[in-house]
Amino acid sequence: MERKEKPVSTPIASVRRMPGYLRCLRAKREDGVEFISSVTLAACVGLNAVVVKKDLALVSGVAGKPKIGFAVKRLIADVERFLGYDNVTDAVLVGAGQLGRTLLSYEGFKNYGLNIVAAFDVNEELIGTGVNGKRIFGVDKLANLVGRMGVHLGIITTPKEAAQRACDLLVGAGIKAVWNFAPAHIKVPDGVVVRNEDMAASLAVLSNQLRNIQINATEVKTK
Amino acid sequence: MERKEKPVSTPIASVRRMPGYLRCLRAKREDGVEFISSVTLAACVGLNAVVVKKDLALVSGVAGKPKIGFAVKRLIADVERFLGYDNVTDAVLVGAGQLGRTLLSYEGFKNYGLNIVAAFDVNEELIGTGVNGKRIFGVDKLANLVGRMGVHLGIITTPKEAAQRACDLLVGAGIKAVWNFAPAHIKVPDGVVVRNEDMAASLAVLSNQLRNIQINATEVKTK
DNA sequence: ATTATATCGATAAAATTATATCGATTTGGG
DNA sequence: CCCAAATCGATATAATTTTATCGATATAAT
Repeated sequence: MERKEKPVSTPIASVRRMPGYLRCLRAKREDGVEFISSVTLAACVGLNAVVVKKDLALVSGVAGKPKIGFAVKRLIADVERFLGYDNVTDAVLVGAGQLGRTLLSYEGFKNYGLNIVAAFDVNEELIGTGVNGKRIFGVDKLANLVGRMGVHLGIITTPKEAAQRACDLLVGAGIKAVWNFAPAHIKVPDGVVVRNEDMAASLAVLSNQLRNIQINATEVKTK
Repeated sequence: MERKEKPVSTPIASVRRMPGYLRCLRAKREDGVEFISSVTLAACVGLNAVVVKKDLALVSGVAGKPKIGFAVKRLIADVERFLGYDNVTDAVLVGAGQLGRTLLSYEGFKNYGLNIVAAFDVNEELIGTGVNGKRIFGVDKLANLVGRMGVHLGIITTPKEAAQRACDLLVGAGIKAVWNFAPAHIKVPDGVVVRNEDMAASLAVLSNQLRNIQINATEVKTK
């Protein structure tokens, strides 16, 4: 029978999980594993097997074989294509403070299809320097470079006070997607997407869960 | 009438949004604003007003006044109490590489009720040094310090190869909550919670949305 | 060749989360 | 004092996401 037709839009939750699958699959490939079942992959990434199966159905044109599973190499290629890693996304970064420089020097992004081509800052002392082979320019150079190189993704690592200004600058230069690490809500016009890397939000969830654990532990003790 | 009784467990999505409300509320307080409506707050954080109302109902014992809204100062206190910011959570950090040192030097955590008390690493060159007044110890000192200080939260900023080892070390020392920045899935025993700060996942969503935008733009053009 | 089993894809059910709508209430202006 | 406007809390509806279950199928063992 035909494979069921794919949903019109990919669930965001599925997209979020893809890099995790990829990490696990790449590790298996390194170990020489040729086939992997959805159950094994689920255990590897710590998820329910049904979720994994559904997600794989989104990316993989080929069906898994019963009793065997999926061909690891083929699956890696499918996930990478699905995530667009086959053609690298260029990005610029605004705010070359400590966090900005940390991202600039992070080598792992190339495994996720991202290439930061340059950074920008207002601090005269930083302008002209570089990190990890990536140069830091004054913000006045941003529009030109972004336009000339056709960059579509911008990363904001400024203090929160400067985040909206940085965003406006990026959008004005033609950026269509913004990855915001500053702890601030930023507004963008239609046709531009924002993703906030909100560490405070993660921390809040974790603290909350920690508190629940501790409350439960206390209740059991006193019971 | 009585306020509706709260749900048995707080929705995770609500917890995630709380720090955003807090940021906005604190900013309003700085500006001397005394009352704020759910509609205004929603606009400030970029969310639907109904979501905001529901979330506020979770934290606030007092009802908002029609036509006026909520008292900002009281609401801040309520959200802070809800998130447990009234008593600071101590944490230790394992892996004092560039990312680890960036977190150590980030002053913003104190606004979110977090205090990193010490860091640990295996690199002899880092041991004995410090960042931002926080000392870096050898990992052999971890269990003792964690036990003695009663720390319950551990932050992992090691390379991915060392993440599971770091986690085991933390859990062995009595840590109950792990905030993992390494790009790896880590396993913990029951009674311990993990939260992965997975930048690759965020990036994947953003890239996906960017691609959708570009596809739509192309379709419109060619239509 | 036959059979037991692991795994698949699909469908159905449940849980979670988001959005829309509505009457009730309080304030501030006429 | 009374009415219009804004906002509240609550309920109902919709969308999304997760989990459970089932028949089908290919492999490996007998």
